[in-house]
This record gives sequence, C-alpha cells and structure tokens, in this order.
Amino acid sequence: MIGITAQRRRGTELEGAILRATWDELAEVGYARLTMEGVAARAGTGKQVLYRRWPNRVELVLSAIRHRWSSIVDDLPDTGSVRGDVLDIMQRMVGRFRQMPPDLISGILTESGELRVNFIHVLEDAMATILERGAERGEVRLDAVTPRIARLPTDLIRHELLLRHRVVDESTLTEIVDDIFLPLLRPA
Amino acid sequence: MIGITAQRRRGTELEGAILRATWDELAEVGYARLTMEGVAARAGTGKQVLYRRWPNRVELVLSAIRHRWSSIVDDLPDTGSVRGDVLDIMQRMVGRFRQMPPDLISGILTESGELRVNFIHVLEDAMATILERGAERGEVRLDAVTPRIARLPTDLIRHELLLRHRVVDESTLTEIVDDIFLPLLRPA
DNA sequence: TCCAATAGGAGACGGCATGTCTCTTACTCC
DNA sequence: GGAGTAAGAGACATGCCGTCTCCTATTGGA
Repeated sequence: MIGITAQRRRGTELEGAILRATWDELAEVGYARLTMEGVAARAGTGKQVLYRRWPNRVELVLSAIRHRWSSIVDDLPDTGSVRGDVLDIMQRMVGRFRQMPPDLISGILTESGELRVNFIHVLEDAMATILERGAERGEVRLDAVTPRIARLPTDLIRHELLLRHRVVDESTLTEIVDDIFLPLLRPA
Repeated sequence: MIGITAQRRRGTELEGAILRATWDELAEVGYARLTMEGVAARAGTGKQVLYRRWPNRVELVLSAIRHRWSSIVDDLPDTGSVRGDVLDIMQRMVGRFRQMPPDLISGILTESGELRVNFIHVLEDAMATILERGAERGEVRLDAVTPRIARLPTDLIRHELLLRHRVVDESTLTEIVDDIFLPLLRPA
C-alpha cells in the first residue's frame, strides 16, 4: 500500500499514550464527565483496549494520576527545622491539588470509597521522619507526639482542600503549624 | 366502579411519601445507585412528579435528608464542662453518620457542594457557644482560641469519617479532645 | 353544583455512557 | 515464515437521564 502505513502501537507505548490521553481528558472535561469512550477516542484506540487493562473508570484514572506524578514525598524536605519541613510538605499538597481538576479527588472518593495508600500513608511516613529529625535537634518530645498529632497538619490540609473546598493560602498553613501543631510538639 | 378506588395523593402527603421513599431507597441501594426511576417506582408514582418538584437527584436527596433530620444541634448539650459538651457534639456527628448510607455524603458533596452549610456552619456556631460557656467557668482562655482551633474537633471527626472512612470509636473521640483540643484551650 | 384549571399516574422517547462481544488485521516471537 | 496475540473499529444490550404526552382524579372558584 502506498502512503501512510498505520503504525499500530502496543504494550508500554500504547499504555503511556492512553494514560496521557486520560489526563488530558481529565483536564479538559473534569472527572465527572470523563468517559471511557472519550479517552479511547482521544488516544486513537478502542474501548476494548482500555477494558483489557483497567476494570473501570476509577482504576484508569488512578493509573493516570500515578503515571503523571511520582510520590509527593520522594525527596523529603530538610530545611533544618520541623516548622520548615512541615510547611514544605503542606505546600506540596496544596500545589499538587491545584493542578488537578476540581472534582477529581472527590469523584474518585465517591466511586472507590477509599483514598488510596499513596495519598495518606506516604505522608504519614514522611511526617515520622521529619519528627525524628526534629527530636534529634531537640525540637520535639517524641513521647508526647501521638500518631494522630503527627498527622494533624496533613489531615487538616486535606480537610480544608477536600471538604471545605477552600483556597489554602500561606497564612492558613502558618496558622495550622504555629497555632496548632508546634505547640503540641512540646507540651508544658 | 366497584371495589378499590385508587386514591390519588397530592401536595404535602405525596411529597412526604416521596421523601420517605427516597430515604428507603438510599438505605437499600446507597446514593451512587439511587435512581429517579427507582424512587418513583417505590413511591408508586411517576418520574414527572419528581421532576416537577426537584430539578435533579441531588436536590431530591437533600430534601429527603432535611425531611428526615432536624439540625444536629437544635438542642445544645450542656454537661457542665467543655470536655463533656464537645464529646457530646462529636458523638452526635458519629451517630448520625452511622445511620447514613456510606456513600451519601461524599456523593452529595461531589455533585453539589451543598450541605456544607448544615454540616459545617451549624457546628461552628455550636462550638462557639460551648467555648463561651467554658470561658465563663474559667476553663478556656478565649483570646487564645482561634476559629480554626475552635473547629478542630469537628473538622477532625469529619476528616476521619469522610476521608479516612474509619469507624470512629469512643477512644478516638477522647484522643482528639484530650491530646489535642483541650491542651490548646489553655496554652502555657 | 358544576366546570375549568391543576396536578397525578403511566409510560414512550431520544440521548448518552456503560461494559461485552465480534471481526479483521497488524505485529511479534519463536 | 507462520502461529499466536493484541490492536483498531464498531455493533450490541442495558440502564438511566430528563423531556414529553396522554389521560384522568381532584379541587377550588364561579
């Protein structure tokens, strides 16, 4: 045949294209109106190819998110103070959230029930490390810090972003850290 | 015509029946799979009757919730201590949540963003009153309590219930109150 | 008391997305 | 170079949405 030979993508290459298409579709129409058909069309493939890899919308979208972003804490901040480190983590959460379609998280939350390990567990580990380093510097009395206190900053940011739908600015972050979190790290 | 005369319900009576049917449907299939057709069938009426009153699913369900429950704080607790009052409020939140289909809140939150008024604002007012009474008893230094601190208990419960999907037991409540909230009411 | 206006009950309809299936054809690996 | 695999394309049954239309029970006003 003369002219264009329709190259047929496979495996990783195809998968990458689909995940990119998914993300683009998300950005364009949001999560609520993202359809398998839309993604397939945009990726230039058929629905069956999607369903061969992911059982449903939620899983596809979760893959797309993971594909686009590595872990939010793959490089831990080390500013020299607990305050700086925690603010850094919170800023990352806010920044990442800002780059998502507004209904993405709540949509996934509704359909799949749980926030995946990525979103919560990883942050807990990061906080643990930050607090240990703080303890070595004498900033923190580790025995006074319960797990719930440790996740206070991230929990509150999450609450603010997802349940209150607030724009979280710098002053919100410092409020949480200075008025709430830091005082609890060194009880009287 | 001999025998059963098909009484035709109207106005308030019909509306009540629909709202009850909506709640039953919610309890049975959850929010995600609640359909207008299902509600209409259960109420023994047609879809048009629903659409005449509510523009869509969300509004119908919101009405059903309001129809079933009055405000969570229409009678403020007054146990004689801030600790008791706050625990009481938190227990109410947990109790009410337990009586809801698991996906109800997140579903509505996703689709309409409404409900924040009921679920957040009302509780803030209640907390304000509780704290003022606490201040009169000398339990609380009001000048140290920022709005964000005041809503800490309710925010954390909400986070636990809606984002972490945890079963919130008594020990969770006392942890939040004793380890986090009360210490912040009387800084050193 | 009767009649016109209103609203209920029932269901058809077009539209759209889901998830399954089938078919042909390009590619890959042995 | 040939068998097996998976891509591309689209038909299909299903389900729900929101709108429309029909007919009839009920009601409030003349």
